[in-house]
Amino acid sequence: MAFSIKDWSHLGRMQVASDAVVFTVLNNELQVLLIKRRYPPFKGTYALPGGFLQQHESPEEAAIRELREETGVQKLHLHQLGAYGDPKRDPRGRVLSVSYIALADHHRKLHSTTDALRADWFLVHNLPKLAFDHAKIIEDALVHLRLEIQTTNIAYQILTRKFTLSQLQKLYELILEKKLDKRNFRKKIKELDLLEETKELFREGAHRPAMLYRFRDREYKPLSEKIQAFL
Amino acid sequence: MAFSIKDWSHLGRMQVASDAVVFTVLNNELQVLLIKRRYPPFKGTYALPGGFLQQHESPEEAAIRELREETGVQKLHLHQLGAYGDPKRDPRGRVLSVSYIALADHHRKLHSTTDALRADWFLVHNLPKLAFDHAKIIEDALVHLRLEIQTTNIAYQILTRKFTLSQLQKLYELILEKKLDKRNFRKKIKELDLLEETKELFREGAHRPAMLYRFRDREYKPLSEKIQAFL
DNA sequence: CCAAAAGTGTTGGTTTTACACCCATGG
DNA sequence: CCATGGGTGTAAAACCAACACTTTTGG
Repeated sequence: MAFSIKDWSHLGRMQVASDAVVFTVLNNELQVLLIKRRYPPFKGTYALPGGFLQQHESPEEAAIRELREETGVQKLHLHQLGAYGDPKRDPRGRVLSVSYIALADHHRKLHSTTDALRADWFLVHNLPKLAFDHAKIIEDALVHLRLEIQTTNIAYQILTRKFTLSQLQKLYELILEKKLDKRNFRKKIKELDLLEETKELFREGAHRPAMLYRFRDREYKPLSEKIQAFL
Repeated sequence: MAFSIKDWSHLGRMQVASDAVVFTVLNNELQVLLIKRRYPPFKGTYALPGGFLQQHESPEEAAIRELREETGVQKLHLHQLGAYGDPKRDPRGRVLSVSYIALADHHRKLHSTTDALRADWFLVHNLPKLAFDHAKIIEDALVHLRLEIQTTNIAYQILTRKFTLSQLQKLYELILEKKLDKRNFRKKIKELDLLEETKELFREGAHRPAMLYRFRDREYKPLSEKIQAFL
């Protein structure tokens, strides 16, 4: 073969990492999962969970592994957001990051580990100072998320298995950052035919109990043709 | 600094490349720009223009440079499509590709160069066998393009500076792969307020001449709020 | 005068929005 | 019995889809 490893020597040394932007709803707020870095660069600063690819890993596999290692969170569905390749984004040298988005329900237990001092949820609109270009990545992830929530059924990934329509509506309102009309919301959701009633009721507080629903399918699907579910 | 270059040695060697999917309309068909590879791997096979990043280049800069070097095409606006990082996608070893989409008007002159035997336009729906995972990349690019043409003003990048409404409609029909109603199309386009009349007429053939239009702004913009311009 | 593409409005159906009251519960 | 969130329908407005004929030209 005319090309071999050594022919690449004139090219810049480069490493590839994966990062994950994991959103949840906790305390009625949209939150994002961050770790406090144990090692330089940016030691002590918060950052997205992520790290370098190992020899035989795809970027997605690396993101899944790093998530598990650094935060204990696993079994999430990741969607690629894009590649971040500015030559100056990492002070160590050339590191390109492939970033992913995921949604988690807030019952996920977080644990700290070797690479991270701690893993915690942060309010999307009140983030600490972040390492690298991670603030920009989260910003992009939010835009992406707003599109996805309206064109796919990803909401199932963030809610518990059974939920009330009010909880679902609240999720949409948090992500879209706008109030939705209760009756119109319910009409639309029911037309989409994604949900089914459980026959159970959810009781809490001094008011009428709410019907619990579940997603018919707990796997990623685009919503059929109807591009815009809510505006 | 606790981490330095040498600490990366346990990680897989990896190289990063950029590829560009350039679309145009030529002979009333949607076409893609491909090069015939001069060197292995896949010597003699068609592939997307692209190549390895140099030391201080961002992936976008590399894509622009490779496009110019391999095809002579320049001054295009690129939009990132995503990263392709399957460990097996390149027989030489680990090569991650960051892929970009661009539109070109068909007057661009193509020239062949050192790395490529030739650069040519190919019908999107009649492509030759392609190197690497480039067939998949083009497929993804088409989906992306269909979304972009409906939510942004990128059409300006593919048409000549002045054009008729019929030419514009044809462009949408080719990308969306469906016929559009002439009157509805014109109504919508005029509402979007992206175009202005030149006072010139375009004459060709034995029929009434058409008014020539131009885009008010020749820079990338999302269409305001109205997510779906055509269905 | 013929063929060919340019140009132009209206209507019916569908979708979206705005809006207000009764219900069931716990305390 | 009261405060709280759950649950429900309708009417007006906006939007979308379907549709046909006249105009201008070159040959």
